[in-house]
Amino acid sequence: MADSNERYESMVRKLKEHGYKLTHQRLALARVLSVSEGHPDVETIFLRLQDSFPTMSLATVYRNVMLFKSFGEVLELGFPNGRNRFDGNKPFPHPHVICIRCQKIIDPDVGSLKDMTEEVADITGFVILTHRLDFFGICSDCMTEKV
Amino acid sequence: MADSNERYESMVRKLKEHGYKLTHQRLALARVLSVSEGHPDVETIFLRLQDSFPTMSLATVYRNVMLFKSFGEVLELGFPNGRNRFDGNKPFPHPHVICIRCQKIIDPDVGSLKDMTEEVADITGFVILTHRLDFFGICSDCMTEKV
DNA sequence: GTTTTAAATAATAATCATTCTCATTTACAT
DNA sequence: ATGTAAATGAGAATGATTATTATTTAAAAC
Ligand SMILES: [Mn+2]
Ligand SMILES: [Mn+2]
Ligand SMILES: [Zn+2]
Ligand SMILES: [Zn+2]
Repeated sequence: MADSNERYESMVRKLKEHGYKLTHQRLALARVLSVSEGHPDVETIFLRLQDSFPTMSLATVYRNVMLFKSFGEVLELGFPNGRNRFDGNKPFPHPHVICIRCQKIIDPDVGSLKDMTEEVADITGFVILTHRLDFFGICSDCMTEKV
Repeated sequence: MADSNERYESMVRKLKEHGYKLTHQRLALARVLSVSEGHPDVETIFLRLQDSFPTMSLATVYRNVMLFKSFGEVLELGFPNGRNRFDGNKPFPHPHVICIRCQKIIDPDVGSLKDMTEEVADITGFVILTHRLDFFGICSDCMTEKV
């Protein structure tokens, strides 16, 4: 994964560059996102911030995660059911492998989709801006689970 | 695209095989799904059924689209914002190209992901059951649009 | 350091696609 | 034709996300 200090500094830099205030809540969120490894959802992020900010609002987490996303500092993985998940380590499109039992999401080390993206653009006439590739299955932990 | 009569017959066969009643609503829905080409959402399907079934409930559309999905007769494309879309022609995982302006969704003719799926299974230890690949961009119609 | 003020936050209401509930209706086996 | 479990229609409930607004605060100006 990316160096978390680098990621943190990058997020703070973006706040400054765009003229946003460096609130305690934002800096703490940047820290949580930069060290996050398991693609947390807002609830998980919210709970991690509870220690340092017992009065923090869930809306503040939503607002600022989306703010960091608008800077390209976090990747949002939207899901139609269940909560959206966030990747603060690799804030660019990349494949994910999702366990349908325990909801674990990991980043596999596989080749990119550059070739297929170009092929799709050629065939369809679309200007392709981004993509999303998810593999759904059952992780080895869940496979060996009894019951 | 697939032959719509074949698709329709396949859907009706699945209803019979699984012992579900052949209600007028289900048969009409099977017809709409089998001829659908633009990945309609439930609202669109609902409106198309209004002509023949003015009293039909939206819940019935949801219920039975999910029933056909459980038979593997329709592919659901879930979206975290906006409505889910359905493909009754190719009810198996395949790539999609989505226009972020007009929400058009098309099926591009590209090679499969079989190789990458195997690679991911090897690397992660997951048992991969399905996948989802979306390319997001702007279609040529929207690109040439003024304003 | 104090003051000023636009931006940010906390709390909570609103949204909206989807699912659930239940009274009524219907497919279909007998 | 009748009986019965399944299906439908109508509308309430759900739940993640977004919007609203009064209060607080970061940081610029003095
Ligand atoms: Mn990731
Ligand atoms: Mn399709
Ligand atoms: Zn698992
Ligand atoms: Zn378009």
